[in-house]
Amino acid sequence: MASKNLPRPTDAELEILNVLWQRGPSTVREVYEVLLESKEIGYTTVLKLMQIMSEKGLVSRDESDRRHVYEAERAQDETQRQLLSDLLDRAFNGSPTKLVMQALSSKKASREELAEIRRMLDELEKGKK
Amino acid sequence: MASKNLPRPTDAELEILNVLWQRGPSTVREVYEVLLESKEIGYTTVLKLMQIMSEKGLVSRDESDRRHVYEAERAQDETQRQLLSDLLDRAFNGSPTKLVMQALSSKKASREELAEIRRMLDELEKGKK
DNA sequence: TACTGTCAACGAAAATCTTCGTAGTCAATC
DNA sequence: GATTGACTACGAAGATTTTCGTTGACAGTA
Repeated sequence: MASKNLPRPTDAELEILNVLWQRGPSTVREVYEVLLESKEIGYTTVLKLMQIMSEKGLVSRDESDRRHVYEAERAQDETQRQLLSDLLDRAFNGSPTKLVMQALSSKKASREELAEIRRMLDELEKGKK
Repeated sequence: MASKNLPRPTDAELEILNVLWQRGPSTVREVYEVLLESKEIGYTTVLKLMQIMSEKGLVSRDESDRRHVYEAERAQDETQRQLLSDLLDRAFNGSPTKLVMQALSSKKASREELAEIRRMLDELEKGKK
């Protein structure tokens, strides 16, 4: 079975994961190219980070080709939930309601988005019946 | 006016802020006592952290008494929004809806809590009219 | 075969975060 | 005024995170 207890990715690691989730399995150079568009960073910096992430288990590595291909080990959804759960404990006393309320109040969601959230609420309440 | 760009508190700093928000202005020893209940930590460690937080502007310090009294500089609500906004950018591509949906799906809120969120949605939609 | 470009590995430096030991200050008490 | 206890300041060590320079391996090409 897959080992579960992956560490919380750091800021720099999360930037790399974002690229991997967007592109799918990628080489270091490909990730590097994408990151270059939004920030200044060295190739070896990205390489080192991805090697560390591989050691941590955050990504898996296919070494069959000389250009190693990296892939996120945990899906974006799972990681998002991990980060939220973590933030919940650290800053919201474990109250998901408070978190959701703050998220809703601070950021403006469009009417359609609000409707979508409302549908989700309906689903949840149905599940509680 | 109050300076605004406070840094994102680290994990250890957030633990201290949680105590300050709960207790109100407190001395190092008071914070230390509370933290001791849930984890092993040295007095000087807490002191040093609070000194650093004071330098960063995360807390203010009243030195009139020999026992310096520390107070959170930013309210809990504001900090929560800061952390959420940060997480939003780093892990949710800036989509608050996705964040809220994940928060709702992963953690079970009670029926009353769901109702509360629904009321908040009503408010928001009213505002959009 | 020698040259050139691309790649991963390694090590190390810099920055930040977390921890605490030691020293010095001050106030109350003996 | 000497001792004791509570407090802050200082400095430093260890851990983690972020950065990148250098090296060596390899593959294609002149």
